[in-house]
Amino acid sequence: MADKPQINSLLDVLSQINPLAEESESALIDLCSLISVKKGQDLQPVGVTCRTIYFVKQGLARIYYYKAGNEVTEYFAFEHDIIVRAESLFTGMPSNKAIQAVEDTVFIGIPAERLFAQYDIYHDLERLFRKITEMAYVDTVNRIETIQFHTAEERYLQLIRENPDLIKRIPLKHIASYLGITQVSLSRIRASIR
Amino acid sequence: MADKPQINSLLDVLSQINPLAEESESALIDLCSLISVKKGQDLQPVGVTCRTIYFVKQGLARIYYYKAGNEVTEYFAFEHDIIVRAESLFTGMPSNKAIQAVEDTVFIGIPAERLFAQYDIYHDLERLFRKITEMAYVDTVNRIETIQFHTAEERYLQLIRENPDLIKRIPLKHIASYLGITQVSLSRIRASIR
DNA sequence: CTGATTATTTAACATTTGTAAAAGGTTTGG
DNA sequence: CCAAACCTTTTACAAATGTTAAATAATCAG
Repeated sequence: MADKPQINSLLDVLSQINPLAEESESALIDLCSLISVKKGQDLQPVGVTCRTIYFVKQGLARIYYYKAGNEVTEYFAFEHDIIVRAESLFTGMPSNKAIQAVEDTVFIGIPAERLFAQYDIYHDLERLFRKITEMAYVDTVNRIETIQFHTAEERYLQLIRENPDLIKRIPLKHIASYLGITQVSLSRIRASIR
Repeated sequence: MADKPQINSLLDVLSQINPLAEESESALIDLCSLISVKKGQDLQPVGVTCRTIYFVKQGLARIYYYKAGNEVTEYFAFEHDIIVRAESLFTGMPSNKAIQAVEDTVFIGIPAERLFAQYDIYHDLERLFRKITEMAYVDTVNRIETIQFHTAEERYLQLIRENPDLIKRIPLKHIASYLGITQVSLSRIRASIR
């Protein structure tokens, strides 16, 4: 069994979700590799099919895409979050979205095809990633409710309440597009609640 | 094996997603039951934990909830769609959302706990529902993109393009809240594109 | 068939958000 | 440390959407 102490943070998080048999964990460890990306660099560019499941070991990343020439941020991943372009990974279609390191970031990458192949052998791996997908799905359903039926101000207040350090680590222009508003609009909101 | 020809439409749809061994299919069939709901009636009320996976055999249903006293429609399910309150089913928390028959509707119900228990025995059942969850997740991710970064008019045009008969079968007030706008606003959009 | 109920549209006005441009701030690399 | 690049705020105006109320239109139950 490969000794990779650098991925302990990943194993800790995963074992909380669904415990793995030793052989399954070992098979998973064999698939993992570390990738370091400098602040502002893309881990994965637009136009490529997503074939890797990433985990943020350290740092901060986002998924973004271009809408009429403007960057739109779809998702932020903090330490110990999983980051994946689901609409590409689960369909095999090229993604129009990119993954970028917002700070200097270290990712743990798991090649999806090789992982999926293990599902036939290690049932608990399939179960683990099934549960991860379910959790991500729930988050996304809840996000729709937030986006659609709260005002921009409510969404901003909720964001800084649930994730206070986000505002210190992420440029406001990214937060604005994540909230579905312009940067000007976000500035106005910030001014009005001061 | 129970003979339940009434659920063939479900089995057809599922076998397209992931084929099942005979015993697995048989175990699934044993779990299924038919539920008929009259137009306008709730299949599942607000406040109850979602413990059943439903399939629309015939008719049309929606998920809705109340926001400041107003009904908000979150999802429509047509014939052969699966309908589930994921944020409740996958967390065990009571749902603040209800499932309602928009027309007289016949559902096929699968009790979730009993299904999940079969996953340990029939691996392919877990795989099937893993894939279903992945597909639903992808749909939801794409829906966020639609909601957040298209105008209400673009969303309406997309909706009637992708689902032309929706407009004939669903009251506009439900479509309006599904699009995240007021009924007045939808009326304006409809007037402007005429 | 008909009155009652429900659904949809229209109007007038208020509020929110967007756009474009400019002015301050802050960060960063040399 | 400084200049360039980038980020954030502000301003003025435009466009989109919300709110309330009333007028039509369509549907439903008896």
